[in-house]
Amino acid sequence: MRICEDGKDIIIKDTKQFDLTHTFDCGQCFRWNRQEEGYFGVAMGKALYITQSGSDITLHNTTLADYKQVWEGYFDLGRDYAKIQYTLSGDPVLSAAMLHGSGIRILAQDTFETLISFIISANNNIPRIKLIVERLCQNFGQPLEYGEKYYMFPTPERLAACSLEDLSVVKAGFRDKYILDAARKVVSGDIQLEQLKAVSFAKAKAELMRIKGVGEKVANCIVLFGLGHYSAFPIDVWIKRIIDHYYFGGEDANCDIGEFAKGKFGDLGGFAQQYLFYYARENKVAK
DNA sequence: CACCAGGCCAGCA
DNA sequence: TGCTGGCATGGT
Repeated sequence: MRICEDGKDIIIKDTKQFDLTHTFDCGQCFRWNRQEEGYFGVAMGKALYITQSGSDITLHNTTLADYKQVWEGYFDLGRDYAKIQYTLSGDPVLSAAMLHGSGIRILAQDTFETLISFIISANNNIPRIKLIVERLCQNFGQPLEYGEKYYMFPTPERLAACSLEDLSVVKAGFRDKYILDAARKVVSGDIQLEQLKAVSFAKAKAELMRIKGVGEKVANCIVLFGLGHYSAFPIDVWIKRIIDHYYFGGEDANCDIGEFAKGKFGDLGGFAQQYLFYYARENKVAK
């Protein structure tokens, strides 16, 4: 892998295990959308159009400084995914899932955005989660000029200043009060998000679960996608289905699936979970 | 008209 | 501690 500057573009040549489609469509993020030949998104306060041609990835209209400061970390380019895949390939189910989702990278997303996005995800479907997140940004996020006008994800301060009535425009349903509780706990310092990167996986999860609307599953998503705790293994309906289907002959696993995953995947649980989730959804594993 | 969607909370044994 | 109904909204 090597970095080249080409006018206003940054080209990452000869990337390994990096596929934009699988990375953006595996369900971990909500603000990247297919546009023309590539994907357009707003993340970490910046807009980006990104394309892929074979193993070359082009970040359009950006700078080397932004690449180093933002995108290299965001796309997890310092990690050896070949090594992860090799370790997980001892499991035949994971082997199939990794073949299908080759090139998935776990994005290092903004913690607050991840917190609010996965609160919205509860008992919801992905297209509508994306709509609600966009409405949050358009109504309360700072505008960003990139050809047209786009919007950053709102700050904790801006959301904490909202009333339930203010928030009603995003149509988050019963989750609106949870969004406010989260924003207010962050602004007051009751929950210190940045510090949760340095504490243990269990401690970070326990802290997040003090927020209304953050239960076991949502907390696991936040620590995995927004805090870099890669041993987290979020269990949702799709993971439950695929574990039952492939490891328990289609019967109810009838055990703690979290413990089961911990024993099987160890501290690579988060990576395993993303491959399995994507595999289950794309193959529409039956209930 | 039901039922479902990356679940969670409150109330109850 | 473990279970269940209800929950806002929009799509099928």
